[in-house]
Amino acid sequence: MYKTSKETQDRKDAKRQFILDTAANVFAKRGYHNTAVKDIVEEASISVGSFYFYFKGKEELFAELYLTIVKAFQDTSQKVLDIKNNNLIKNFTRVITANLWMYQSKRELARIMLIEAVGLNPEFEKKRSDSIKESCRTMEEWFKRFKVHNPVNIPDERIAALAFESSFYYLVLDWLEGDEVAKLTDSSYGLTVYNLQALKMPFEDEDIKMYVKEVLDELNQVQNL
Amino acid sequence: MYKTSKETQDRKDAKRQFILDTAANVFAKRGYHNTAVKDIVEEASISVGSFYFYFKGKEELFAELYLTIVKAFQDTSQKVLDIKNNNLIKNFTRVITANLWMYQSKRELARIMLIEAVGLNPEFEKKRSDSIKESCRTMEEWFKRFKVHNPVNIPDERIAALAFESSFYYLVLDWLEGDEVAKLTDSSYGLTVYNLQALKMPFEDEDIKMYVKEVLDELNQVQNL
Amino acid sequence: MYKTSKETQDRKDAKRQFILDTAANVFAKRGYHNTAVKDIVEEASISVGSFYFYFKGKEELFAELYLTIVKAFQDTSQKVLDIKNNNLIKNFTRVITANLWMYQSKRELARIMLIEAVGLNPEFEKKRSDSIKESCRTMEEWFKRFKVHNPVNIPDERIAALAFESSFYYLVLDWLEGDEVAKLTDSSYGLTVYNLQALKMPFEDEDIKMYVKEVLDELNQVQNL
Amino acid sequence: MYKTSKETQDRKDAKRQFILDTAANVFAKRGYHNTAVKDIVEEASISVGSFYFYFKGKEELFAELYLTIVKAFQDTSQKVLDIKNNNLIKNFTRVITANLWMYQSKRELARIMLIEAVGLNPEFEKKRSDSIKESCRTMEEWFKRFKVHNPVNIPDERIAALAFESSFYYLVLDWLEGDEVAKLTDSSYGLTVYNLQALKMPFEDEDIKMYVKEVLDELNQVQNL
DNA sequence: AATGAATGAGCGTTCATTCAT
DNA sequence: CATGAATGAACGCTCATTCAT
Repeated sequence: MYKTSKETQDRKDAKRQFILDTAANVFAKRGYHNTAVKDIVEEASISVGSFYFYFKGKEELFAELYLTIVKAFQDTSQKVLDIKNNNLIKNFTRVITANLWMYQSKRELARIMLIEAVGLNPEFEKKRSDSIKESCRTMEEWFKRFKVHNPVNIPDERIAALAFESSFYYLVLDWLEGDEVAKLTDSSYGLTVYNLQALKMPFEDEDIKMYVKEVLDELNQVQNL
Repeated sequence: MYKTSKETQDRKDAKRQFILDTAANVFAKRGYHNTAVKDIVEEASISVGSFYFYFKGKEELFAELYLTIVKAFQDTSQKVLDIKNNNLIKNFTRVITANLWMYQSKRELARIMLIEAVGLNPEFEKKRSDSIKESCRTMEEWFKRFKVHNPVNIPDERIAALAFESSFYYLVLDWLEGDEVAKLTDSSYGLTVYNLQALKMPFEDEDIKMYVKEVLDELNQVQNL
Repeated sequence: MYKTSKETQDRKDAKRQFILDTAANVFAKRGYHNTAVKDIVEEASISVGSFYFYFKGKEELFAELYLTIVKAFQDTSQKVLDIKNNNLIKNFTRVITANLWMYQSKRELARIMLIEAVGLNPEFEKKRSDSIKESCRTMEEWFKRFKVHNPVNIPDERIAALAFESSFYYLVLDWLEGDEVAKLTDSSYGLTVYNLQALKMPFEDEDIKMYVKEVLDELNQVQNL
Repeated sequence: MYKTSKETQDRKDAKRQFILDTAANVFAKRGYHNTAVKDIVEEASISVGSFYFYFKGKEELFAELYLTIVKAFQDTSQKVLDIKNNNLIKNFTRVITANLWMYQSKRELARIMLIEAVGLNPEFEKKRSDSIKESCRTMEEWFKRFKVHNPVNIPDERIAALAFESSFYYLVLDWLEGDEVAKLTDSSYGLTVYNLQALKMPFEDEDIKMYVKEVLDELNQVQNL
């Protein structure tokens, strides 16, 4: 019981997290299949034994990493939702912008989520598919609620949700290929307009621009704390 | 020159193609990294030596497979364009539908293109990125020409092209996960409407449905020949 | 019987020899182990089947090649011996010079004999050892005959023969490493003096130089025919 | 740093050395190309993984082995030089004898150095050529210094050095072919006389025999410690 | 005689994982 | 808790040889 003191536990947690972070960097740089456990432990300056003390194996660590990333994206989306003020256009814009901002501020994680996590093996594809489906289901609900009080035109909410969620894909891929300093959030307005129009939601250009600016300011502030 | 007769060459070509097809199936079923050359040759009932007689190696075969798939999609898109009749709405609908139809009729190839080909290694990512970029560039040109004579609203053609091209992604992914008999082309109308609206192109529901039906009939007829 | 006409047989022999020559070049350039049968047949513009029609296999061909080379060296040595004129110093000089000349004019064969044929496998080492032993035995006989009528000092003819025969080795190796135009025969005088002195045979510098010149003239003349 | 203790390091070094020794035996018995890594690890009763933990690969291990052998020969030559007593004849005899003694007491290494290391590949040939050249250069210097104060006759020191160094070759090769109990050092007197006479250095038979006996006694004593 | 497609044993090497210390 | 030596299944690939045509 001595050894499981809170202090010790904290140290363990910190080391675990450190390994996760290091692994994320290595995976992003070298790719999942080209990364050996040895690469990770060397980068983290720990022993293979330690690695296997904290994690069941390479695949398990990656799975945890992936789920953490997905959760971070979902959490950020949730956080930026202005629920009190039931402004759909505003919230829609905020979510899109927040997502782009996340990709931008966690470049390696974006790479892992969109590239390295794809096609690993059937079991992992299941995990990935589930997380995608969950996002789409959430959006589908949104769209259905949209319809009730708004003059939108969505023949099939499921298709719309799938199309909407994947509309980020090539945009982020393209950005990952390019210069690191390029601002992905600069595409926020364009992407928002594309998707708002796709739903036939009426909006004012100026509003969108304002919403984008607002949420970016908030996010950057939080980050700087 | 005994063996270089046309007949022999034809048999060689056929065998090569057979190996390619077999490999496609195995890759689709087991994934690129989980597929050993041994798996392919066993499935094709040939020897390892034969495999290496026809292909430089596993990676080269996969690359050829990938490029063939990409080309098949591009060719189909081109083929369904009704150039004489300069009806934008119609052509747009036809291209979307043809793409879905292709994914549907070449399920394994779809899986390879969208899942197995992702995150293989930097060189291959370059190939993949290039093929994506080319599709997007073509679409970007379309969008720019749209603007000239049509009441569309596209603040940024590049973003629109990227969003449009990727809008297929989750839809096909979702379909790949499900039952094989499910018809992906049933989503054609929904996806077309989503993207047409995204560009603010005015259209009639009935026209879209008709265009979808037309092109599907054409494609299925060609296939049955 | 038609087909085994002399003409046909000649054509077969010529082709066989052509393959042997081609193989010698390839072996010399790429080394025995780094040369595949495919390399030889490509260089010779024949098919693998033909190769195996004329030769039992790669190893057999190489063995034949090796024995041919050894025989060529022995024959040349025999040919330059001036038997009528029983001048030991002269004949000794002529043999040494002729050997160097052979290495020089058949550079690839030298490489094969001294480098590529070494350490292939136990059976081949036996062949090689036998050919070396034969040369040494011949020389041993010479030395024994020397002793009878000459004021030489050879405590052990076997050792002397082995030392004499191997005295060429590093010299040729060094030459093989260097420029192709360098003349190996320029070392003839030096090597002859070394070995004559080693046997304590009295000689005149000028005679040696003359003998070297003579035999080189003869050899070069024969070659030019 | 548990495992980095001196004791552990010593065990690692010992195992590494054990693998090297085992590999030397296997290479000597089966030849380089006919030896698979599997053969070595089986003989050493270790796993393939262990082999690759201690060595980069088969080729690297062999190169290390070769360089170690070459160094051992050079070191022994150096060690037997009686520098204080500037007796050329004595030192010359001691070096020749020490070399033969080395070949004799390290039979497998001799085989590796003279047979298995030959014709492996161009890079390795460079290594081998370099080590030979170094030995020859050393001997060339000796010969040049000989000339200053001695009545020797060496028209070309380079040729003499090459001839001298290679004079061991067939002698050792012949011994390697024969019975293991045969004494190679019995040829020391004969070989020394051959080379001393080749340089026209005046000497007394009895001195040579004494020098040979002396150095062999020394070497055998050291070995028995 | 000539061809070259077909074979498959065998190779060197990697790396996720274990476990004695 | 930490270490890193040890394991061995599995991989992609080569190439001497065969044989139906």
